[in-house]
Amino acid sequence: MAGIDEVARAAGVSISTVSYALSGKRPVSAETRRRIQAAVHELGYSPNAGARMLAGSQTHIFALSEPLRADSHAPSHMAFMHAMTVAARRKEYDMLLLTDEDASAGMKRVAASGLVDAILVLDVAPDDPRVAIARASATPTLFVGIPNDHDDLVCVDLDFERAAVEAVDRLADAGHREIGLIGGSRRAYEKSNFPPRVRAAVVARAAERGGHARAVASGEVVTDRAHVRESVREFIAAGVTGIVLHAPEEVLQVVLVELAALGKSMPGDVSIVSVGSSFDTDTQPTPVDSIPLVPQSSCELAVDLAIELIAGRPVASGLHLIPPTYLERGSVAAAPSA
Amino acid sequence: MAGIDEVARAAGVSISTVSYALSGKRPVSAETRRRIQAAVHELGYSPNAGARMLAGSQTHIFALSEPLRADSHAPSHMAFMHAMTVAARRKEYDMLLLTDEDASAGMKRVAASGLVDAILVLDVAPDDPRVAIARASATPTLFVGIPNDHDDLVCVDLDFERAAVEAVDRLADAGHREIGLIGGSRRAYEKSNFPPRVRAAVVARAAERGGHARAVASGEVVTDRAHVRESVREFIAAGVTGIVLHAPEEVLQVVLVELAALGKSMPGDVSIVSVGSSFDTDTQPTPVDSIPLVPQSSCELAVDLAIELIAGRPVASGLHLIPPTYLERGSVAAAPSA
DNA sequence: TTGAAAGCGCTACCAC
DNA sequence: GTGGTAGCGCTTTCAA
Repeated sequence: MAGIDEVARAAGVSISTVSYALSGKRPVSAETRRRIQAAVHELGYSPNAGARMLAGSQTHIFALSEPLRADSHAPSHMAFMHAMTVAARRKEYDMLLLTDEDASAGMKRVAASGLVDAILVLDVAPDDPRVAIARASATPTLFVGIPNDHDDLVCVDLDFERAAVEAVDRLADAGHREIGLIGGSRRAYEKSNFPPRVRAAVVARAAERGGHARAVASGEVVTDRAHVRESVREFIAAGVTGIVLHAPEEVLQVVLVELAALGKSMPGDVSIVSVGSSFDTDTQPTPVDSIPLVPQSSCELAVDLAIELIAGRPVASGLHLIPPTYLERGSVAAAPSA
Repeated sequence: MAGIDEVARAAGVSISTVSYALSGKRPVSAETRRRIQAAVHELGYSPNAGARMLAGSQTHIFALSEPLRADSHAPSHMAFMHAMTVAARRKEYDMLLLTDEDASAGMKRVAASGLVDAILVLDVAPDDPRVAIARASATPTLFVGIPNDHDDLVCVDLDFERAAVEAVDRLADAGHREIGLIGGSRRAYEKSNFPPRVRAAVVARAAERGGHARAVASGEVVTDRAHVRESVREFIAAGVTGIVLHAPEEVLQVVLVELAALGKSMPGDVSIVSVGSSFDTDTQPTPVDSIPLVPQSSCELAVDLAIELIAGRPVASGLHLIPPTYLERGSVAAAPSA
């Protein structure tokens, strides 16, 4: 709890020199800096957060808005929160958690009190009420996910449409013509903008590649196993040989089990590609080709953009899409010549 | 971004009166308070966080230390983080997330910079390194969970031993003599102090009640289904009619499935009580009697104690155990007369 | 390359 | 019941 004045005295310099030596905002002679750093270390000095905020008008804190819905997928959320917090710490930022039932109230509060330098918004819905708050607020706000009306917002996300195209292309390249898409729960289709876009992209690309795609959601809830199993049976009956999966890990397991039950091998009879999976398709019991949704990528980009905004540097508003990466895991093979 | 001076001017009073009206630390006439509140509302005033910290030496921020281990149970963690953040907000506190790889570094940092008023420690291990930091720090620190050496710390947790005794008593009261305990993963037994204590309590109480208990962990990992199923078969073979479960939801499902596979009904043939479950045993497909671990209870108590410590009021160090609550759901019946 | 000093926007003491 | 004002510990001009 030593103050900057004590450091200055110990180093035999003025307070301002200590401040500049630490912030690097003014050149300081090597010798002076050395003495100051020694004093800082000696006294265990750490600048007072409140004073820094007040004088510098920078808090070095981000707010993380994460409205925990009941039907949220906890592991994915944890992964994003963690990745975001780690990305922030790398840039010397701390993370304040905003989980108000009313997320908007929290955002207003931290913005109005100058508690945070920027707000990072996770789990964005198409008609997210936080969009309005962001527009009305002077505090830089960054969306990880894409609301419907986003032209003047800064949004980060995986380029799901390119990912969908890439997935279809891989299957088509291997000779698959009849393609099936298993999406997330029906609620996921309402909660986010991307499931419908992935579906549209898969269908369109399959047609472009001279094939045909049929798409289904994975049921009312993520764990609607019966619905998933039925979809798989219908796919097989219809001659589908390539499956694109855009759903959580649990659904993949059900698909694999049902294929096995039908006596179908992977990738001998059926090829599978997982798109936008936030789980590790590598450590799965059965590895599957995937175009993963990597929390670190989105979060690091979001943090970088937030820092640009805070510094007053120009940032293009609109979508900042992360190019998909295809991971081969051996679940795609040539279509059976049937 | 209006300041306190603008509020004072708008209300026609001095800034000190505004400050006192808002903090309540000095009586203010009803009429004056009314005018001030109107002005606050009008201007959308929210006191500047940095200024408040600096002048008042209270930050109104808690730190939440949550080292996300790879094997952590995401839903439970989310539940605790959420409950803690909600409990804090109820007391006008914000929550800062500490997820540094080195948890101790984060705690030191926020304590040294005066960023937070108190630190709340979750997911406490028996030999938790954060204990040493807490001892060396002047910042009030509260543990949710019990480290080995805790005499001079303030710790909050469910009274697992009483819960274990209560569970056995319920089974014994219903005539069950042979009792089986299915614990969490083997790692859980190393990571926390309570699994072994629950085990000891169950075994001891079963003996006191003239019965006998056998205990097993649920395998290397939480999802070791094969191990759980085998344990259930062994229990049945050994004449167990009452099962105490101290494990996550997934394990309960496996137990129920295996009992059904063995042709055993619940509660006709086998009675079950879940202890320390953080999931909702009520909305399960099959409801089960339980003595739940309610995150809200622990978190609200932790926040209340933290506020006492911040205010400089005396708080007993050592354990603050939450009395268990038994929820009847019809999974316990009279032991078969066999 | 360095120092002196003016605030940042509050809280809380002292006075009335 | 209310007002004036001295700091809180920094950052950042302005001067040297």
